Amino acid sequence: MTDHPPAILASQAFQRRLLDWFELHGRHDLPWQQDRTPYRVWVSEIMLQQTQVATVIPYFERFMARFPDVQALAAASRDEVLHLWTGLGYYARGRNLHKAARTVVAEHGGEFPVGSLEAMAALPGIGPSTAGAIIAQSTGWRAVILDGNVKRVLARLHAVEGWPGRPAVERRLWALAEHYTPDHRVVDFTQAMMDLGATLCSRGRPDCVACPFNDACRAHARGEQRRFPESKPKKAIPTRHAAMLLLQDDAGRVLLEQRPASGLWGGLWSLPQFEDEAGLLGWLDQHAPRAELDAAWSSFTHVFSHFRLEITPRPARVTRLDAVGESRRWFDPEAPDSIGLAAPVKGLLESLRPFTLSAPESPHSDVQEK
DNA sequence: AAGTCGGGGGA
DNA sequence: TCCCCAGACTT
Repeated sequence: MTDHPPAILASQAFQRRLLDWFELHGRHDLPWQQDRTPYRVWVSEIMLQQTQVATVIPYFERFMARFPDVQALAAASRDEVLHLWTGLGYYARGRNLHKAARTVVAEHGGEFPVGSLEAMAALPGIGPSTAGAIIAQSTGWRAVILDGNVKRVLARLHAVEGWPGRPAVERRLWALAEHYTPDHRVVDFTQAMMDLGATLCSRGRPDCVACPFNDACRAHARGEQRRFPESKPKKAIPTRHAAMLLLQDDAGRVLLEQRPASGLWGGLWSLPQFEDEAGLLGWLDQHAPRAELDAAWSSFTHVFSHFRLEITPRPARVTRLDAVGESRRWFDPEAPDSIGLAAPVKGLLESLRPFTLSAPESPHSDVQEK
């Protein structure tokens, strides 16, 4: 047969079972579930894109403490926004968040256009699923979401073949999500779908015994729940090399360069980076011919989703460097200021600090001396 | 339609 | 180690 039969469960029956499950087993105490303003929901949804809840929570709390409303965020500098984003990844999210805040203030009078899915999705960083999530969660109006959790639940329930990254598969999943989404209790419904996918219908070890849909789930009926949704066809990822110049002046400050606004680590500060040692030496020869080179540090690898970057830090010292230029600056590792740093660079700069500085404000030190 | 963006966590 | 995760954007 070429056609899927209609829904296994009537839409209303699905909703009733899901909401009953949610009352008992769903998550009701996440930080963004309190005071569900469009602003708070929006920030949480952006942070949660491709990022798990446990990772997001501390970032969300810090962000709200510093930027309690969209006006505060719009008034902030991009550097400060990216500083609070450092370590969370996908930095375009942080840039888009900042840009969208300014758009909301400048063009929407400081209020999110939650009455219009199209207007929400027109804001940078908000796609179709996030737009639906913000509307549903902050207003309770009917809106359809399709994130990774919902995709997994629906792909299993209906045994939808194919990788969800393929447009045909995604269209099918959108249609299913549209079919099951109710007119009422949409806040709970959307949260329940995500909770079901994140906990019970998890990727690795779905707990089908406890699932309210185990009598209707086609993947479970076949004993193939682990096979859905199909995973992305894999490709070997290449390794690239980078020489990073760790140039310190006699005060111990380190020369940083700002990355181009778009692309890898866009807008973040990093070390001057070269394809190889020759490039690094050539740059030094031109910009700081009197610098004293030290031996290269041992290389380490930073892994991205589509390539590995083998980084070789090359320390050098200089007493004075003129004409630092527009997109360069000196950075004091012992008095770090609020800028966005590329993750491996942040680690390198922290390793420059002596162990015995004054006690850090947050008690998170791994290895305490003594 | 395919490629790009990242760090963390689980298995 | 490998794979994936509350996707969106660019080409």
